[in-house]
Amino acid sequence: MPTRRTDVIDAAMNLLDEAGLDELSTRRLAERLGVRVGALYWHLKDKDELLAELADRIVGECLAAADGERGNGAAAVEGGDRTESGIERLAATARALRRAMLGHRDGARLVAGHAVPGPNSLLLADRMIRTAREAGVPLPLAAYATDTLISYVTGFVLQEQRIADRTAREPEPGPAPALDPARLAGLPDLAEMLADGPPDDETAFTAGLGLITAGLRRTTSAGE
Amino acid sequence: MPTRRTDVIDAAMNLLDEAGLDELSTRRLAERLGVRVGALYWHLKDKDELLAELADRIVGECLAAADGERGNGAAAVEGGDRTESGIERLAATARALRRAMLGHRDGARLVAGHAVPGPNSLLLADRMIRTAREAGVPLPLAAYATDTLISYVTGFVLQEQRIADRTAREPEPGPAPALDPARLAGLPDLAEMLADGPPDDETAFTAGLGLITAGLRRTTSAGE
DNA sequence: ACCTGAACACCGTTCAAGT
DNA sequence: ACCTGAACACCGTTCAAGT
Repeated sequence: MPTRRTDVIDAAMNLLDEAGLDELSTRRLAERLGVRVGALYWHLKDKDELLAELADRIVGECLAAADGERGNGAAAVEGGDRTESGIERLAATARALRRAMLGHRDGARLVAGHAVPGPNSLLLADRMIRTAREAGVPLPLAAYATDTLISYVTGFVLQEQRIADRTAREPEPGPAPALDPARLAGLPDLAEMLADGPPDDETAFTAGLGLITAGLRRTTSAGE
Repeated sequence: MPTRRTDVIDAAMNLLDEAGLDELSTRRLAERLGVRVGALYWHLKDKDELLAELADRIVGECLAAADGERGNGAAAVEGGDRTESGIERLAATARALRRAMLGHRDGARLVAGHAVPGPNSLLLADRMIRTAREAGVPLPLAAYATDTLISYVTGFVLQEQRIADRTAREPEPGPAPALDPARLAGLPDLAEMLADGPPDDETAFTAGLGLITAGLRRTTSAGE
């Protein structure tokens, strides 16, 4: 039976996860589909369109995750401090975006790397702005905060995946390249920080997210 | 006279600014140096090493800019609220990093895109951690805040340069692709935000930076 | 509608050999 | 020390022609 567009994208996603973005070539993809390279161009305008589709799927997984959470009745759905739980919902979306990106090799590079935002990216932005407003953040700021969170998450995961996802080619399972101690000469503060190993990604991400949400609370409820 | 390593890197930086990262090929670079492709490999291990060098130069420009500012005697050097001006110095460094990235085509993509941090990246991190500590932020948080700021700036400029730098090939000087209004159907909050044109990058960046620094102040001086 | 065959214009990298 | 010539193993994309 013939290949459909979604088959091509599915196969591309698998290839991405197995081999990484740098190894995702049209020829390898065609081979995996049992087809010649040229055939791909019947389904796709060009490679960029394919990558944009993959990127938007990843963002879509973040939206789906958020919808899933809505099912589990959280403790305080009604009443209580609406502001607190509202900003917490915004933070939860940011965490979901990170999880979605981490769920695919080079996920952040893929999402960050394409010009036109896909439908899911627009949906995510719209939702986050709405969530912020519901939490009591007025309009221009609600959008800026959304932008800030997305930039932060993207930048963070980009860094997070840089080492792990790109070099995971060779079979040497060495724990981590760490950082040559010799390079820390003359960098006392950085050295002190890295003294007991590199900080945990989870902790660092949570800390940054905490800073942004704290700033948002402070900026919003000026009187308090 | 023979080509030196720095000549190669200089030429690569020029080519980057004129043509963008996607057009920066070893063959084009060799042509520009009046040399055959293979000759480059006497000066460089591979293309990745070249890109890492470019990235670290860009970060270096940010450090130089900060040093320059130190010359201009700021209002309150001594005494006064050390905490306030201290965190402001951290924000100034973040702004300088953005300026340095914006100073080169695809600057953010280049800086974000390479695994091992160069010497200037390490220097920047060390300085920012120290600045935060001098502003009264205790150690683990000082490092997390630095990380947060760098992730934010990178993510932000990546987005900022996505449209402008990559498509600036065709001579159609159309103002901006904007966003197809039809795509905003069902996205009321996003539509409302974009009602009077896309928000200014400068304002958006400042707002995000303000959120992070406000959060840092709030988290640091817990008692106040 | 979906694919092949074959070509085009590119890549990054290596390496013997030249000077 | 620095470079040429030539090759190798790849790319993304196009397009007539087939079924």
